[in-house]
Amino acid sequence: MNQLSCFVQSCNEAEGGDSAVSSTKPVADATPKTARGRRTRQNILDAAEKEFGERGFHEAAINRITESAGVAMGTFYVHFESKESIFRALVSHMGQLTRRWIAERVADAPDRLTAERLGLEAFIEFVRQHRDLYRIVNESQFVAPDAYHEYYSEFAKSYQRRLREAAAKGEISQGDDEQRAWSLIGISVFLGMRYGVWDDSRPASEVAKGAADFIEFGLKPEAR
Amino acid sequence: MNQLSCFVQSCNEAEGGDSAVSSTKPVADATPKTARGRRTRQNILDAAEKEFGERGFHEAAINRITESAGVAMGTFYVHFESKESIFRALVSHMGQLTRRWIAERVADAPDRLTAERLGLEAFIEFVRQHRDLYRIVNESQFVAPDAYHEYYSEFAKSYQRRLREAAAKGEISQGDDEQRAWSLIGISVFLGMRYGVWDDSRPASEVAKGAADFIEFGLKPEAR
DNA sequence: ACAAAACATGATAACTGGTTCATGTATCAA
DNA sequence: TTGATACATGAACCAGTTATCATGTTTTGT
Repeated sequence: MNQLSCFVQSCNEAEGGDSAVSSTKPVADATPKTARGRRTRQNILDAAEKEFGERGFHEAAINRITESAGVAMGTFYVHFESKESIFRALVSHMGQLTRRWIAERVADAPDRLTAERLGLEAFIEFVRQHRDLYRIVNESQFVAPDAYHEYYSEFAKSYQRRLREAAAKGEISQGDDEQRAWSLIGISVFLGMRYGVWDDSRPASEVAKGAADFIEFGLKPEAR
Repeated sequence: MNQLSCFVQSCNEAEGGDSAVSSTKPVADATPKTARGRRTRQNILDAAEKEFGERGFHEAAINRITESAGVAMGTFYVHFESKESIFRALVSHMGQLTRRWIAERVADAPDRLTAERLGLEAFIEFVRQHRDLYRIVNESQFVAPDAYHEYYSEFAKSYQRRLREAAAKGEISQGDDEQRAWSLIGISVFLGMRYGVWDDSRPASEVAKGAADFIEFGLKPEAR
């Protein structure tokens, strides 16, 4: 049920900025050294995902997380510096998970336009499978604005690059790729919300098909 | 500086659903009966807008709101039922303010495609002028999900209608107007965030122009 | 086997901030 | 003027939190 396996390697960058300060104090937020530690850390992470996803950052309670993880309060702070810190770890992990999932599903698309459709379909499916995590990312806008900013900037950057390449190959028109990247992200996010989170009755492929048509031809009449 | 004049008439719908229960207790959240009351209420509202906008819902403090409004803590609860209640009032007001602003700027567009461009330009300008209020709407997703849902559903509904009319007139192509409406909203919101909130160095008209091109022609090469 | 390091505990300190309420004061209708 | 209603006050209440720390237990390397 929980998709947070293979988390361990991805959590150090959270506090990465000023980590040159290697204090002699216990370094929370770092990968544990023993198997027991890793197990515990993972349990806390899983519990946190559930708690944050269900209640949101502010309503979420550390004591509920630790209880649900089957450890004592203090243990939380052995592994994480603070409530915000574990939240950031979750957000950062989400970015990777999402990108990886979409990348896989898009890998063998013959061209950019097909990739757009498959990518959107994959995204909607992903959202449906991870409503909680989707919420976490959205809420990071207020809890950890820089994490949120980075999350989408990362997306936009690679998006932009692929658009540029596709334009060079003539697969798509020329245009302002930065703007187009953000537009496409906006489309995904809102369709993901509308047809992924709020109402999952329409097949993802159908939504993706309709959107792909809009993305390809725009609103111009008689364009095809 | 503050755009919350003409607020009074719009705040009753917040608790409107089950208001048949006309208790004998002081009805907070209703329009005050005397001039003094209206003045005070407005002061609180203005202060709340600033406070919520700057700090976000959870960091915002009632005592700072009342202090900034020049009234005592208790006075807040004479006029509003709770912290969440005033927040909802603000969100609902934002919807009207935004729609009105855009509607004005789009009123005399000759066709739908032009309206799209002008509307986006107006929206970006609006966001730049009202960063605080924009933030309030976004955060409502977590504080008052139903208010958020209604906010965008309202937008989508009227958007959809206009697309349908435009398609009937042949100004734009046929398509799934619900999906297209949500896509267009997504574009606006993300461009608004990227070029309105995060970076306002590019002229709104330029952003709108680029986006309008994408909206009109899509990514298809050689379409024009 | 033994010390050192890593990990775990959980009661509680220390605090925050929304909401209440008993008690006023202003306003208005008659 | 007077009674009733509307509005205002702000100290105190209170529930709920995060984070700490002194003390244990497990694991690891030698």
